Amino acid sequence: MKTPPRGESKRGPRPRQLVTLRDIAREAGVSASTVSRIINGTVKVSDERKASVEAAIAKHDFRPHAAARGLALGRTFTIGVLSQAIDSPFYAEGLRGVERRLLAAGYAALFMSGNWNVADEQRCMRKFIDHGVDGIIMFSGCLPNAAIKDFAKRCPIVVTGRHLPAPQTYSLPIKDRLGATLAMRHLIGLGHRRIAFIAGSENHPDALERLAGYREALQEAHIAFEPRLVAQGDWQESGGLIATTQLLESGRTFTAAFCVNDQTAHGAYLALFRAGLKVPDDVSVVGFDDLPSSSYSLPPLTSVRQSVRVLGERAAEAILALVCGRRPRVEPPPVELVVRDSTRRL
Amino acid sequence: MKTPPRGESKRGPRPRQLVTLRDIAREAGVSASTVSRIINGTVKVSDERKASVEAAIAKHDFRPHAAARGLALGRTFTIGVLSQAIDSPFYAEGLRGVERRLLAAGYAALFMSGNWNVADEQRCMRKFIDHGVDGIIMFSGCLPNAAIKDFAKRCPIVVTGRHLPAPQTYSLPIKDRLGATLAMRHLIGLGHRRIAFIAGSENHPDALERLAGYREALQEAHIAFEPRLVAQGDWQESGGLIATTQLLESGRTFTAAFCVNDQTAHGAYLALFRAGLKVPDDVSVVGFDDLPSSSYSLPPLTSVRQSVRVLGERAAEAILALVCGRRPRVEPPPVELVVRDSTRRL
DNA sequence: ATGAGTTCTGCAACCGGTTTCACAAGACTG
DNA sequence: CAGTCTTGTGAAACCGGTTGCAGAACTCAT
Repeated sequence: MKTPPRGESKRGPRPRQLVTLRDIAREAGVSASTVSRIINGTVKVSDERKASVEAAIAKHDFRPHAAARGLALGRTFTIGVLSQAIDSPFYAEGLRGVERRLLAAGYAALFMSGNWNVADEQRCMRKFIDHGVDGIIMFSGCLPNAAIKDFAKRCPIVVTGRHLPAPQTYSLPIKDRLGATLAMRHLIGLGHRRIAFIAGSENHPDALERLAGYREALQEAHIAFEPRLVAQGDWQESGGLIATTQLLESGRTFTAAFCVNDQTAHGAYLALFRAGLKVPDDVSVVGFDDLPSSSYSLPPLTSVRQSVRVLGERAAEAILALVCGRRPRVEPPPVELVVRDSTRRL
Repeated sequence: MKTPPRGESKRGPRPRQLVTLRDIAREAGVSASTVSRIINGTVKVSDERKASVEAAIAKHDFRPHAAARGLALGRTFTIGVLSQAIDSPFYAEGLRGVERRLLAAGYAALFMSGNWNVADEQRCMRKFIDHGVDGIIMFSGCLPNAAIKDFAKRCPIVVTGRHLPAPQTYSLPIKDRLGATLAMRHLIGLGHRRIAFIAGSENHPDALERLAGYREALQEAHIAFEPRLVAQGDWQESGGLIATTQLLESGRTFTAAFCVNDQTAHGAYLALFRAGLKVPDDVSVVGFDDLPSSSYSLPPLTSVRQSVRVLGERAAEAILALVCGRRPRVEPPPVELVVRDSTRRL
């Protein structure tokens, strides 16, 4: 008598599911457990009941309540995906790959952008945890490894663009250095010796690795490294434009430019265009990432390709494996040079 | 005696939350209700208890279980966002806008791609419902209005690019026709009379509206509409390339081309480039959408701008209003022409 | 016909927060 | 100083699926 029998008290303003599993059970004249078993196919149920339950489900277009199921199952079938900016063509392609694989496996993706800064990334990661994702995919961010390991205690994490051995974690490194040497060997093979490098943002690991590849290839060909042929960009078109413009205005001469990524190359294109220089007649240009738009730039851009889409697909496969307690067995996609019309023999 | 007292039976392999609200309650020497009230700030709690509870929360870095809370609250703080392709530069910008506003309001976004086909869109919508989203934002898809109204019975929907008055629904139309006439008046004002139109995919409502605007502007200037100056594209670079190439090869002459969107214009650029024609010296080109990359094309592209990013932000505001039971009060962003270097006086 | 071995099925106990309600204790009235 | 009005708090009933366990029903040998 301490509490009145439930049902008497007035309902709060809380939204409720129209039709519940128990409603279906009542209508079909079976127990709730049976309905659940039919929906999930966990154990065999007599054809007769199955039919009547399925009829009731169809009649009301019943869909199990996601949160309730998530609570009971302990999983939400949701994966958090952290990129730096959802509207960056580079990450967008990766997200696309992730989306495809996850969807096929019945998972949905929660996308958030880290905006190239630690605080935002941290915030996104907490949000993911708070939303109860089953796993997280990180596209190479700037979060320190220690922080990642810490998050990995709460849910499995796949990270691209770095090597991070830790429990509940899997990494898919990007072959920056190899890609950069491919690009450089191509230019050097065409007879270029004064090759500018339009760099990415300072201290960014991928940017540094690509610079290292640039230097490695120079050394390999016995060409002296000239620091003044390296200009600082920011991975974006604007950075490539400014860096290349400054390089040109400073009077430095070069016959080719290797850009840290395609967006930078597009900026460089505009700088050269404004200076009245033609690609590839006056300057050869090579990019990195092979964005879809690069085959439509004028002229179509020669670029290093390590398919980000495939990288995304592999990352998705890896996280699905981790979520299911299996050890992932996937490799980062291969690196190759796609030669188009922006490079020519000197 | 029918069932053994709980706790005896062995635990299943089901994953469990490390620390629950009741653990915190026990540790702080209060009841679960009190902890919940402190976390949500729903009612005042004595400072003393508050402190000890907060200490316990901090000690274990406790985070409430999302599914449990979602079940009790009846909301998941998740919004489904349907676009056609997450890696399309057009939609990506919209998604970015959505993401910003939602994040600020404590919501997360579930993104899915409809791939320009009804079946996939339908599938995505069902997935959203199954995941228990609190609302859905649709970027102009091909789902029939009736289907949308049907989904709107289950959760509020904001749709861009169409006009759809229905309960639990809000629409943000895109001013296709107005934008198209702006572009055309600009070209006509520069003295162009033979203006090609590189269209979008057949039957697409936005494509048709833009075509209508093209015709309207011609009529306004007393220029006869010539069907053979209209070529069918597909909203993508490839379609623009093919359509423009065919137009050129068929010997049709034109001094300007209005493209249904910027991606199509980029394809047209390449076709003109290959044909040895220069923009804008030989042909003036105008696009639609003003993608970020269009200011870096060669030459920078004149385009109609109705900020998709802002459209996304407004859509997010609208869905938040609907979710909270308020009537949205937002307008689609304004349309304007951004003149760059791809058009010139005849 | 009887006992053992299979299926199926339902009850009730979870999953982990939120919230109603009752009640105790303290703050005000008159 | 009794009587009403706050306040703060905990017990227990939700939210809506899932699942371990026990027992019913139905097989098949013996």
